[in-house]
Amino acid sequence: MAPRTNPDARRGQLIEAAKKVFAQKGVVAATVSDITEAAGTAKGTFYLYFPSKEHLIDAVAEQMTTEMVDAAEKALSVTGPGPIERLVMLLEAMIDLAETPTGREMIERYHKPENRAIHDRMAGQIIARLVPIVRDIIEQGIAEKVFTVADPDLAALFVLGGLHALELASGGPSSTPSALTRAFPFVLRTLGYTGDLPRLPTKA
Amino acid sequence: MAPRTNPDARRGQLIEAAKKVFAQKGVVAATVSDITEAAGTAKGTFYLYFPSKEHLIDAVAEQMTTEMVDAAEKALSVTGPGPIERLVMLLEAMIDLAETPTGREMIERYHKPENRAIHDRMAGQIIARLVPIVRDIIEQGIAEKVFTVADPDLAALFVLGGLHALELASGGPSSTPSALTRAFPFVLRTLGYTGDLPRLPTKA
Amino acid sequence: MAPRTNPDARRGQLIEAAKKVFAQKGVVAATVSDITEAAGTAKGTFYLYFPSKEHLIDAVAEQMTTEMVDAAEKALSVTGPGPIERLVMLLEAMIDLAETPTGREMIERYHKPENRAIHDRMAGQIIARLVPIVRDIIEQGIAEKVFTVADPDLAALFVLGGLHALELASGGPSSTPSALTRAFPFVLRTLGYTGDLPRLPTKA
Amino acid sequence: MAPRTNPDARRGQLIEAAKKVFAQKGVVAATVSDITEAAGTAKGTFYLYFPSKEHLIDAVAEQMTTEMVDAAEKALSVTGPGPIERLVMLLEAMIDLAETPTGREMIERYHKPENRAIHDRMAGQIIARLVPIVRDIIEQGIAEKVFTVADPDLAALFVLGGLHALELASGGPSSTPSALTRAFPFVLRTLGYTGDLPRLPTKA
DNA sequence: CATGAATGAGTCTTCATTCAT
DNA sequence: AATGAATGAAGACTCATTCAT
Repeated sequence: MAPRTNPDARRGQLIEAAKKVFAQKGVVAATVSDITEAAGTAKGTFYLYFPSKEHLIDAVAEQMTTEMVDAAEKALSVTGPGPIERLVMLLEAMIDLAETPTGREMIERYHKPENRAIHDRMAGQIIARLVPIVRDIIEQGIAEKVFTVADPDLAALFVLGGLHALELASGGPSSTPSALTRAFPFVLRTLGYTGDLPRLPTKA
Repeated sequence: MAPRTNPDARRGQLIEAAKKVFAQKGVVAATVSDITEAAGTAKGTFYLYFPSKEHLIDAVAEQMTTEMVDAAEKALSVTGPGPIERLVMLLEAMIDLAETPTGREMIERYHKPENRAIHDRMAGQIIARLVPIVRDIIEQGIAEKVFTVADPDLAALFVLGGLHALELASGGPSSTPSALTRAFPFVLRTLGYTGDLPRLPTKA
Repeated sequence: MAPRTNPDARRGQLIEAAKKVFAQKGVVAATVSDITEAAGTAKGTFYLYFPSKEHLIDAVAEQMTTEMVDAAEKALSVTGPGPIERLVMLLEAMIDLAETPTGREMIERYHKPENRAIHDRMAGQIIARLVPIVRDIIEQGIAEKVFTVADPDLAALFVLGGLHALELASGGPSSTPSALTRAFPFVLRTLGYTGDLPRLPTKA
Repeated sequence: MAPRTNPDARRGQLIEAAKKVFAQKGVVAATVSDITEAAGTAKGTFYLYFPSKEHLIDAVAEQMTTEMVDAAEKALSVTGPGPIERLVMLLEAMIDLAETPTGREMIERYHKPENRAIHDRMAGQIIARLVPIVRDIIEQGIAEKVFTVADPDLAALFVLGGLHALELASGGPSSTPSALTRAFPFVLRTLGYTGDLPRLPTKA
């Protein structure tokens, strides 16, 4: 029997293993055996932590969104850059997630009609956590006189909602990055920005 | 028995059906039954035209590369645009392919070590067909005095080889578009271009 | 590959094998492997004829009810015995089914709340086929002056409905035979019989 | 840790829980988890009291036979009824057991060839405990001049052995009650009874 | 004594592939 | 050529059993 790892750690262990295997073989082709093997546990153990492979996939998705939001938060907490640069950083963080192999499969998965509910729930969580960040950026922009916005909170919600809608409308992950990129001018205009367009994240 | 379609058409029929099903369910999740059903043939018929599902996947990949090259050729045959624009168009055509859902799965698939052989063969075919096109562009550039190249054919091969290497080095489809985009300045420099960088295809 | 048995026969082959295995190991303990092995087919073949083990169980149940009704019909078609005797024969046929090992497990199975729908459907079929038989018996009884009934058809339905209700109320297969037996006097009284109670089917 | 129930009571607690679960889900479908949950203990605790699920089943069987014999003893100890009535009561007690859902599954179980040994052992125990009871009845019958038997003890053994044989010969639990019922006249004849047949336990 | 996390053999089910028709 | 019934390897999931705490 295994050394009875910290009861809490096991779950993360399996998720981590899953992310590796997913990236390697794809979400569909990855077997539960592959994952438990990579995690160093028995197959049965898997079902102590997840009721099904489907749930594991959801957990990975959730973990990835959390990671993304965390990364975004961390990047943005750096003082120094102006609001435009921070917005670009935010966009880049979002795109980064969408460009991970697993990330793309996830998006594709959640774009299928039968998973709409989950998609919306995930998006909801992301937006909820991003709103304060965006509001913060907007407030900085107002202070620096580059943005003109009456209600920063409302504007943040509006902007994120708009991006979400764009993402939803896009036919799948392939167009997600470009949709986000193309939406950037709209975002700036929404915030009352009148200067030149910044260098877009050409990386994606 | 089926209406005995043109013996040659059957194959294409199956490939076409496969592309649809692949786009919808993913390459792994698509079953041979799905495909034959979509093609309107019996399951057994499939194996008259393809020795295995794996071979079908290869055929689809090949067909897609052909399509891409054809599209590129057609786009580039239009007279009018200058050599830089035509190069951008070429890059865009390549990226377009990489951004198709199936296209990405294909690339991902062929990036796995065990499929290296096929990948190289495919890339070889693409390069072989692209060389004349690129040489043509280079020659146009030379005529218009924007490029300075001694051996256009060699330059074409070198440039495509460089792009291929970059694509190979990238860890998967997610980074493929960006790799291509980032390589563009190198391409121009290789051809002796000294002007400003053109607007990159921000779409991807 | 197998000699491609008559496409229709395969299903019956599997049902027959299932009945044997069910009787031997019980419905739950019987594995699909057991059944296909007994039927002499591959495991996969099973799923060409039944979408799931659950459906096979239903099919066996249906086949058994049909068998029972057929047996009852045949037995009752014999001329000679009076109506009371024929009623007893009918009861015996019903009890016979309930007393088969598989029969009892089936009843038990369909007595569980989640299978109520199937139970009712099965019972409905049985009743539908039994009504004409019972009506026939009743009409004979009327002719022989042992029964006094205005509407034989209605009486048949009523009697069978009553038996069904009793069976339903019983907590499971164990009490089914006894419930049927105890209900017999009620049946006779319903039909206006005033003579002595006949020898009950002591067999069960 | 549990409130540390009386160390001895735990076993009975588990057996009792098992009987409930067995009656509800069947012996095969019942899981050890179901049982420990119903008993309010941890899964591991189960194996402190039983080496395997198989042994638990045996224990339940044994407990049930004991219950039956106890019930029979108690019923028969009541003074008043004549020997015939008491014999009927005995038969009824035996049938009652056989008609319990779990009872039938148990019988079915022990009728399978591989469990013959256990079956014989159980039957032996039952017979051993029943012999004195039956002898008692026989002696009462002799005193009341309804039976004519030289060696009551031998007759009791013979009679129970005969019933056992009949039960064994029957193909499973379904025919057990009827076998017992049909054997009753033999029993009476064995004991030298010449009167009318008593009302049989029509209940089963 | 008691616990419940861990294990892996075994079950149902799917699907790529074969082959008699 | 075309068909689709038959096959069996492989995958998701269950559960009796073990053992570190």
